[in-house]
Amino acid sequence: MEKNISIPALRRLPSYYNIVCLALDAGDKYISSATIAKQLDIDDTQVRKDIASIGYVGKPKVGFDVNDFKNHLENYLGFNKQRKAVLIGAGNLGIALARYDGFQKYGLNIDALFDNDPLKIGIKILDKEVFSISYLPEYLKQNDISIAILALPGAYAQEVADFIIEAGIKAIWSFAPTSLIVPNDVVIETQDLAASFITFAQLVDQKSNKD
Amino acid sequence: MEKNISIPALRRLPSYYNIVCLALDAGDKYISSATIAKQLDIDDTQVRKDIASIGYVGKPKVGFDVNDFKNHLENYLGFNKQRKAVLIGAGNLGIALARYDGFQKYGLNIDALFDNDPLKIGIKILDKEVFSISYLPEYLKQNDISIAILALPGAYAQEVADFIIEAGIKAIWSFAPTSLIVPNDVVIETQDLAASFITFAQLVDQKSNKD
DNA sequence: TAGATTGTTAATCGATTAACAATC
DNA sequence: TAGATTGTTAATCGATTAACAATC
Repeated sequence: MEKNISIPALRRLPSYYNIVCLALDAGDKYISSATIAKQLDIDDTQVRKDIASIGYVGKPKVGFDVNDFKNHLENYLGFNKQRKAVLIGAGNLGIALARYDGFQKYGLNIDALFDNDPLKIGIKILDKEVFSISYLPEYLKQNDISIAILALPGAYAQEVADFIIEAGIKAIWSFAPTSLIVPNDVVIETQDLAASFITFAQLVDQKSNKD
Repeated sequence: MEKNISIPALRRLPSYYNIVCLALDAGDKYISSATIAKQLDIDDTQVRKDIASIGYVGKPKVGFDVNDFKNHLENYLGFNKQRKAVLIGAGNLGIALARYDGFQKYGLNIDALFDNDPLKIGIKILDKEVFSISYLPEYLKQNDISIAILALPGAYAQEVADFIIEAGIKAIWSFAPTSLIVPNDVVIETQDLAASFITFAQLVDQKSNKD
C-alpha cells in the first residue's frame, strides 16, 4: 500500500491539471515548477514536492514534459475510471448539476435523479429520469452505483443521508448547507455554497479593512 | 485594527453557526465546545480557540449561551450587512444560483445577470433581468455593486474577469473551473466544482484502498 | 561548459492537540 | 462543595519554505 498524499497537496492537483491542459493547448512542450507556482501564487518548491509525491519526475534544466505529466495526472486522479452516481434532490441546484456536462471527463456519470415531490417524479433531465426516493434502495440493488450526490435543503439532508447509507451508499458528495454525521466507513465531502460565500465575504471585508 | 482570524478557523465558523442554529431550534440554552467538536469530528480545544478568536466568551461549567453565541456569529460574519452582486453567465449553474434563496439570509443579493447570448438577454430569472455583458460597466456605474459572481465555462473566465476588474469590480466569487490571475487588490474565491469532485473521488479511492 | 531547473534535506512556520489552572 | 467546562499556555505535529547539491 502506497502512502497517501496529504489533503492540501491533493486539493492542489486539479489546479496543476488545469494549468497543464492550458499549456498543452498553447503548444508548450515543457513547463517548469516556477511557471505553475506563479500562476497559483504559491511556492515553486511546493509544486515540485507535490509532483514528486504522485510519483512523477521532471527533467533537470528543462522542466516537466507537458503531455506526459498531463497523462500522469489523469491516471493518478483516475479520470478514466467510470463512476456511477445518483443525484438526490431535483431542485434548481440538482437539475443544474444533472445538466452540467463538465463532470463526465473526470469519470462522473449521473445515472438517475431522486426526489419526493410527485410533480417532479417521472420527468427527465436530459436522459436522466427522476424517481421517487422510496425507489432508491431497489434502484441501488439493480445498478452498480458508487456515489450519491445530495442537493437538498439542510433540513432534510441528515434524514436522507441516513436513509441512503442504510441502502448501502458509501460515498456522499453533499451540497446541503449543513454538517452531516455519518459512520466511519462512509466518505463524505460537503460542498456548502452558503458557507463558501460567508468565508468569501469575510475575506473581502478583511481586505478592505487592511487599506 | 484587530488581527485577522486564520483562514482554517474562518472556514469552520459557518459550521459552528449551523450547529448553533440547530441547537436553538432544539430549544437548548447552552452548548459545550465538546458537543460542537463531536458533531464536526474535530478537537474541542480547537473549537474553544476559534470561539475565543472571534471575541466570544463562554461560561465555565455551563458552556456557550446558544442564543448569544448565534447573535455574535451573525454579527462577526456580517449577515446583516447587505452586499449587492451581479452574476455573470446565465447558464444552468448561473440560473440555479440566481434562483437559490438561501444566500439572502447571509446578506447576498443578486441584482442582475449578464450574458452574451442574445437568446438570454432580456429574460428574467425571478425578478432579475439578464443584460448583455457589454452593458456591465454602465450598470456598475449606476448601481452600488460590490461582488461579481462568475458562472462561466473555463475558456471565457479569464477574459471576463479582466473585463469586470477593468470596470471596477474588487471581489469575485468564481464557479469557473479554472484558476484566475487577478491583481493584488482584487479578492477572488474560486469554487471549482469539478476540482471538488476530483478531490472527493480520490478520497473515496484512498478509503477503499485502506481496507 | 555554464546556467537553469529538478529533487531533496533542513529550517521555519503555523495550526492542532495536550495539559491544566481558573471558574461558576 | 465537587465536578464540569472554559480559557490559555506549552508541546506536538505537519505543512510550507529555504537552501543547495545533482543533473542535463
